[in-house]
This record gives sequence, structure tokens and C-alpha cells, in this order.
Amino acid sequence: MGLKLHNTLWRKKEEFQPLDPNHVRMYVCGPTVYDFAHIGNARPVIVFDVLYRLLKRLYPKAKVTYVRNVTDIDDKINDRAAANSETIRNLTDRTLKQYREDMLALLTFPPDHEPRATEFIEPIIRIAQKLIDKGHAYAAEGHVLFNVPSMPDYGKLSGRNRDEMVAGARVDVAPYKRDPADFVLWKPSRDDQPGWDSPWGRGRPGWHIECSAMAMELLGESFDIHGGGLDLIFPHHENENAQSCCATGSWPMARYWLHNGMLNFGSEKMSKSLGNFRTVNELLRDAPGEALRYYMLTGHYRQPLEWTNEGLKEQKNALDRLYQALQAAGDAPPANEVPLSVMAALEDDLNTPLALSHLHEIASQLNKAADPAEKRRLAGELRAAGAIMGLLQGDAVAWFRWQPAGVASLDETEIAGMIQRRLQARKAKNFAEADRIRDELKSQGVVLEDTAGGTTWKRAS
RNA sequence: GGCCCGGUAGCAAAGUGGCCAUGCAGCGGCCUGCAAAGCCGUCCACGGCGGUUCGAUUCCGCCCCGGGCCUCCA
Repeated sequence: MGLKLHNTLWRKKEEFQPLDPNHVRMYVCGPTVYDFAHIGNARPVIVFDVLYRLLKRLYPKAKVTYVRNVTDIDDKINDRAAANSETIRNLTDRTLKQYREDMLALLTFPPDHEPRATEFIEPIIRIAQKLIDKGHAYAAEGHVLFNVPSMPDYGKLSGRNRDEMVAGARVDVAPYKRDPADFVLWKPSRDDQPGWDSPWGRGRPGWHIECSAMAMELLGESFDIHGGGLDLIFPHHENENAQSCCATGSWPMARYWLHNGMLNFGSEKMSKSLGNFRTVNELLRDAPGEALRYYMLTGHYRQPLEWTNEGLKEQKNALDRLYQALQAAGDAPPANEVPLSVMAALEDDLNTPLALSHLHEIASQLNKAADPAEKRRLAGELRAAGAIMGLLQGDAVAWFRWQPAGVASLDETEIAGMIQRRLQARKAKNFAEADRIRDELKSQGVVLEDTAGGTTWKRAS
């Protein structure tokens, strides 16, 4: 049927056609590394990881290049490093390492390139100079500013015009700006701030130009997909696109602009400034990364998704059902083909909630199947369907034995011993003793299941 | 104020001009020594008012409510 994606440029779904059928190129805005990532920050990472998997599957002969940048030069970083009395490099290295670990725990693939802004200072200066040469930017008091009126198409991506923006009370009109909407490409640094030598003196890049530079260096002047959160459309992506297009003379910078909706926490946008966030790192102590990932995919990526502690438990239970089906079927390798229903859902603008419902339908079929060979076939199908979304690749037994951090519980030898003693009691028809042992285990968070193949156990969630 | 999204059962969340979403939770049954898991059945829906239509949760209009962006943000 072919991949369809909602393009923010036209505010509608359209068929995806790569510019180069042999090389599919995607850029996603990554983190500014000064603090732990919260679960809202993980949404684009998970969503575009699914898209990355899907692109690899849809274009098996093509190279798929996924770039996710790291912003390691920013005033928030400077402030935090100063507050911690540590070097900027120390702070950004440590935060980046943590970020990578957290994202890996969410079962996302690392991108093909993870460029750091500070390693692209030269291209940034080059683009700024080029924009000056072409009359789209000017230097003033150590700054380089992009001149918004020099670009007729400015505002097309975010759907707003210059006048509306200027009317916004939050625009800071510095005296050296030619136009109130003009924004910074390069700004001067004090001696105590990080800086690099440039034709305009020692300074550092503005917020948007790093992405233009890194995307251009790694993916070329125009590429296929540019992704990020809805809150980046304006000003970040609008400005990024403006810089790149005016520097290269081609429009747009990327053909498909994809934006994920926000995560709500208490029906308000989860954000660092509001303080209503949970970090990925702390959530990983409450639930396996796969449960966080599953929860994230229960909503369509463009819709807001309500994140609650109860919701996490519920979605972990839902994933339990899928692993339960796999466990009942015995282990089976993934099928080669992803079921059509699942592919169709994902190809329709990444409809992951619909795709997940198809996983549950397969699990139902599996649970109903009487023939072991049929069960195994369906288990393989379920694993293949899960794989395209980064789910159900783990061992079912291990899944059910996961336990939250810091919870003291019986070790596996003790549990096995108690199961043996209960088995003896059951053989002797001493059900009171058997039930007593089962209750004791239950009070320790261990749930038993007597199946035809013997007694198995799980940790209660 | 400007621009843009939403409102679907107890909860979460897809989707469709006429028939079933799906999951979690609940209820009844089957299975089980009893459970658990699973299966079968079941309850509970499309914000309000109009319009178009043989038929509207779906299309159109108005209203109400919620959210996002408007130079920190995923």
C-alpha cells in the first residue's frame, strides 16, 4: 500500500517518496544535554525509532540514515555547569552518557549519527557567512542575525506570518535588530562563556543554526524526513528551515516534516519549566523499559497522550497478555514477514494504536489455537509484528520475573524449593498445606500457575 | 488576542456515512482440588444544538469545554 505520512508543511497526509530511492535520510532533533531526559523527551525518540524500523523494512535495498543531534552548547548548559562548578564538557558528557543509556533501555536503536553541535562550529560559521554574502543575514555588535523579511516563504512551515509574530509580546527587540523578527545565528561570548573565534569575534552559535549545519553536513542540502516535537515547529524548525533554504537556495530543507504531540501529565503538557515531569531514569525503576515503550505507542504520535502512574500499570498488564500468549506457545522464532494488518496500520502515518490492537488479535488467535504447531506459527507472527515496533523480543519467562528496583523478594532458588514442597503436598492431597505455600509466595509477590506442563511462577506487577 | 489541535464507554485509545475496534478494569459462566492463566458471554460510547442524508459518532454550521504554539521546551 505504501507509506503515508502527515506532513506539517501541508497539514495533510501524503505518500512518502524518498528523494533518492537508494538512500532514505531522516533527521530528528535530539536533546540539549544538561539534565536527565523526562518521559516526554522520550516520545520522539520512540516514535522515530518505529519509523526508522519501518523504513528499513520498506526499503530493504536502500541505505537508511538516521541522524539525531546532541545540543551541547546552550545557555542552560552554561548555567547548569556554573551552578555545579564543573566544566561544560564534563556536564554534557555525563548527561549524554545517561541519555544514551536511558534511550537504549527503551529499546530504541542508536541513530546512525549522533553529532554534537560543538563539533560542527566550522560549518556553522560557514553557513552564517554564506547567509551574509547572500544578503539574508547581517553582522551587528558581534552578533550575526538572520533577516526574516529577506525570505518571502518565511512562516510557511509554522503557518504564521511575520506580523503576527512581531505582535507577540514575547519578542525581545534588541536595538541592533533590523527587524523585530530577526533571530540570532551567532552571538558574542564573554570571557567566562564558551566561545570560538569567528569573523565576528569570539562567540557561540545561536539556537537553530546547529541543526542546519549538522543536517547539511551529514544528510546533504535537502533530505527526506525531519522530525521532532510539536513545540519545535516554531520557532526552531521554521528558523532552521529558513537558514538552510536561504543558504542553499532550495526549498524546503526536508520534504516531510513530522511532529509528535506532547505528553500530558495531569492534563497539562509535561515540561521542565512546569516541573510536572517524570524522568525516564526514575520510571525505569517502576517498570521495564518495554512497558514504557508500549505505553508510548498506545497513542497516535500526533495526538496528545495522557501519562499517569496508573496508566503505566495498565499498559504493563496489557503487555503481560502478549507475553503470556508467547509463553503458552513455547518459544518460536519471529516469522520473516510482518503481518499485513500490522504493516498496513504502521504505513498509515504510524498508526501504532491500531497496530497494537492487531497484536492483541493475533494473541487471541494464539490463545484459542489447539494445535501446538499452529500456536508456534502464531507466536512467530506475533514476534515479527512486535519486532517492527521494537516490542516482544525478550524472553517471556524473564518478562514475568522482572521486579522493580529496591524491592526485596525471594530469590529463585527459594521459590523453586517452595514450589517443590507444594507439589509434594498436592500429591498427598494436602491442599491446605499447598494453598498455605501458595499464599505465602503470593504475599512475597510471587504468583503461581499450575499448567499441564507443570507449575510456573511470575512476579506480580 | 492571533494561529492550530482535540472532546469516543469506569479508564486508556483507534476508526468509520449503515456491520466488530482493541486493551485495562467490572460482572456471569467454562476450565481448575481451589486458584492463576486462558476461553465463552456480558455491561458501558461517540460534548451540546441545528443542518445535509433513506441513514450521522463520522460530512457541514454554530455553541460549550479542554489543550498546544506565539523566540526556554520533545
